[in-house]
Amino acid sequence: MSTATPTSRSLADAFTAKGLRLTAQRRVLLEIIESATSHLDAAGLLQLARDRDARINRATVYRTLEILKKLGLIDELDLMHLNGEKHYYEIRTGRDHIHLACFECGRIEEYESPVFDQLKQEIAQKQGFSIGVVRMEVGGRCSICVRANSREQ
Amino acid sequence: MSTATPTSRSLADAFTAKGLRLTAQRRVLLEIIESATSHLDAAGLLQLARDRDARINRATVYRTLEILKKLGLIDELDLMHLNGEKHYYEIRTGRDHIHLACFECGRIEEYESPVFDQLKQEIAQKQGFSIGVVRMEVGGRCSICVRANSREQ
DNA sequence: GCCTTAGTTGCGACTAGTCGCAATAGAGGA
DNA sequence: TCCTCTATTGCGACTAGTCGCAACTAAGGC
Repeated sequence: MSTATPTSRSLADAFTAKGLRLTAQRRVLLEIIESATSHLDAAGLLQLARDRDARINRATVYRTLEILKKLGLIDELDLMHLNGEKHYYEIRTGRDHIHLACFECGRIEEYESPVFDQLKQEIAQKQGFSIGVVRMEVGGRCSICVRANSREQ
Repeated sequence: MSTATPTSRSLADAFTAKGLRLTAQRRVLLEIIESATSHLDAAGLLQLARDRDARINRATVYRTLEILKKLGLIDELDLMHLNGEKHYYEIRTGRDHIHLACFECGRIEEYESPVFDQLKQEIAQKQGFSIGVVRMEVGGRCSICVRANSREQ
């Protein structure tokens, strides 16, 4: 959920463009991240990587994620700690979005809005803050659970 | 950084009002949290609590913070992991605010805005989401560091 | 195709936070 | 004031994430 849009076609391209080495481990990790359809956590990423190739260490997964964060190619999410302390990751594609986490059913919704864009612009202008990353998460009850509850009594 | 404003005068009052026991450990922790002037982390809170009273365990600190979060009396912050993975806590006072974390100097700024309030309202209305907690954090460079850098070359 | 070398990896030990369980101690009633 | 009962605590073991260091290997030069 952050500000610039990546310019390179693939994550691997971005790595080599920055003079970073494309090791076997990184190649696997980057492919998995690129093809992921849902929010990945580090443990899941490690598992998928090991399924595909063998020798890869937990620390390498974390270090690779760290680099991708710093390059602004992925965003790190807490998802309001719905499933404990762990973090989730998603590729930074187009526009920043807000994550809405339902404490009742666990659903995660993504939300984008011109007002959100306006808010970021305001922070940059009024506060003189040069924005690198934005993370906005909301916890509560999704529309489905709200409706279900009001029907209940 | 969240939505409802607490109604009770002190955290201890809120505990008893909810039928929660006021143990010696909780009394100490709540007092420290109430009188804190800066963002506290769990380890700092534990240390301060042990300085004041003796027997208090790490787990109790985390459990007490958990309760306060659930009651909406404190907010949990990451501060963009400026100092590693740990969390910070602040009493929920008036209006929700955004935390701006400078990656260069480590300064934390707090920012509030009608646009932020409007955004939350929009999420509730358009998405039908019942908001419990909102966390918005921005990482980048503060105005001071931006100015310093532009002057540099 | 081989050498060199600096970036990267795995390992193991560490910090932050969570959880189950038995022991303890608030708080309300007698 | 004492008793009871259940919420709460401490403990120890666990998960998630980080870090220093020695071993390894990608990538560029010959």
